[in-house]
Amino acid sequence: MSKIPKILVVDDDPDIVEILRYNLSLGGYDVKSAANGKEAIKKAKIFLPEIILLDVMMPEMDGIEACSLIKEIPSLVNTRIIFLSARSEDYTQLSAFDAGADDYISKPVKPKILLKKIESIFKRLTKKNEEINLIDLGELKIDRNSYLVYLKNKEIALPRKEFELFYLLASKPGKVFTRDEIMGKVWGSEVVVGDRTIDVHIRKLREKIGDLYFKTVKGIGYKFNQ
Amino acid sequence: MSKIPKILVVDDDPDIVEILRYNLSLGGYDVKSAANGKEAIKKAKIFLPEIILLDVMMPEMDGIEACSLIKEIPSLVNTRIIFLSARSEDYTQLSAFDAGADDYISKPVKPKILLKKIESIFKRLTKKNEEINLIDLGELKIDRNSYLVYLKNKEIALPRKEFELFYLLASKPGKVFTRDEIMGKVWGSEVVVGDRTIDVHIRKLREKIGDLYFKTVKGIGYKFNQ
DNA sequence: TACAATATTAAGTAATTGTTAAATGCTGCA
DNA sequence: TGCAGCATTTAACAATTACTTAATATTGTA
Repeated sequence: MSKIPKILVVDDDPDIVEILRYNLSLGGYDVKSAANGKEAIKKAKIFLPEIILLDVMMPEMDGIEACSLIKEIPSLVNTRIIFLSARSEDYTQLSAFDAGADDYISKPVKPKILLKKIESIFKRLTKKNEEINLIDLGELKIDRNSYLVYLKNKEIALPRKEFELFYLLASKPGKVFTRDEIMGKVWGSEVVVGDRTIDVHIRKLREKIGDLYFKTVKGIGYKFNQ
Repeated sequence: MSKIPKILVVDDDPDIVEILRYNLSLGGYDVKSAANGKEAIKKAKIFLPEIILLDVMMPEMDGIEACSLIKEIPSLVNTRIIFLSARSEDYTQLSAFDAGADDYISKPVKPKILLKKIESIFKRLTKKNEEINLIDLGELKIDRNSYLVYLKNKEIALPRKEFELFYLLASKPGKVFTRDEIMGKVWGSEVVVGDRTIDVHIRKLREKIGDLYFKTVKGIGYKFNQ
């Protein structure tokens, strides 16, 4: 994952939100916030964070319920949830983990501990994705296991060459791949095909995935943009 | 088991059903309910839950009788039944276990205890399935010991090669197995057979199990879809 | 502007998989 | 042992899908 990790902070206390936001921003994360469970779900669907910090006690919808609902959302299956709670009572922790929480931090939150935990979760996430051959770009997921692409919850099946090309480009968002590089990695160095073949495949991807993801760099090659 | 565990709650008291449903849903389970024994059996056949929570005292058909009947249904042999009862009298518990109950909880039900029990049952189930070489996908069960497949209550016998192929694909639903992988694991790496052999076996499986379970990924291989 | 690179289409070609029937292989039992 | 019956493989061909090309249009940039 070569993008800035996103974290959604959910707490009804604006002071706590600010403390967390400050520390996480310093840690290099892209932080957004919500004040209750309902708002959290709405924002999470759009923001697609890798991690959600969720307060247990909140008005409208508590953290446990929000967590359960979030775990149901397909585009957020890989999102980890960390609960925050003033009370470190057994009961709360139990329900939290049952609801699908991935970790638990007691208030008051110590920034150092928080950052350590988050860092370790990201490491685990990255490692897991590499193991299962998944490129996870939030609204776009490319799964080499099933040879499927998920775009905003929509499942898209791609033919082999298109998939390989897409996987290559998306493996390094922003990097320009030369035509030679693409030729070598997707077609193999022995194969000889005409000049327009790559263009046609790019075109198919643009049709299926979206025009603005694929940028032509004239004279050089192509790159994938998130 | 890579799916959401299913639980059927059976009680004639709507309040109790709701309490249980709420707690189990938070626990991440897929919950459905029935108000009496008859309804329970009907729904269980379709829903194919891993666990049934069964009230002992019910109108129409009591829990004990329902339990006995459920235990007779082939597609529900692996379903565990937990009895719920207001009375913790010896007599009731005895008949319950005679009827094939797997556990017993006295009312009022404490959510924490309930969830713990259910969790431990699921753990046991999963472990047992692994031990006895059973892939349990709900409406589809694949039993390596008897070389039998159970599809929606129907028993299907498969010849060795077809069975091995099916077992391999179903061991990782969604994953695409390349032809090489299939060849190596089902036929063995030394064996050399023609190109169309795998196709023919897939075709037989499609005939016997169902077309839509087997997806061709052209240029790569095949995958099993639930 | 001019020209080289890329985009776009549709159509042609190649590659892969599906289907069928028949041939072959295997196993248990009389 | 031989044979019946099922399992497995093969072979030939059909169908499908992926891939490439060719012809033409468009774009970006020196």
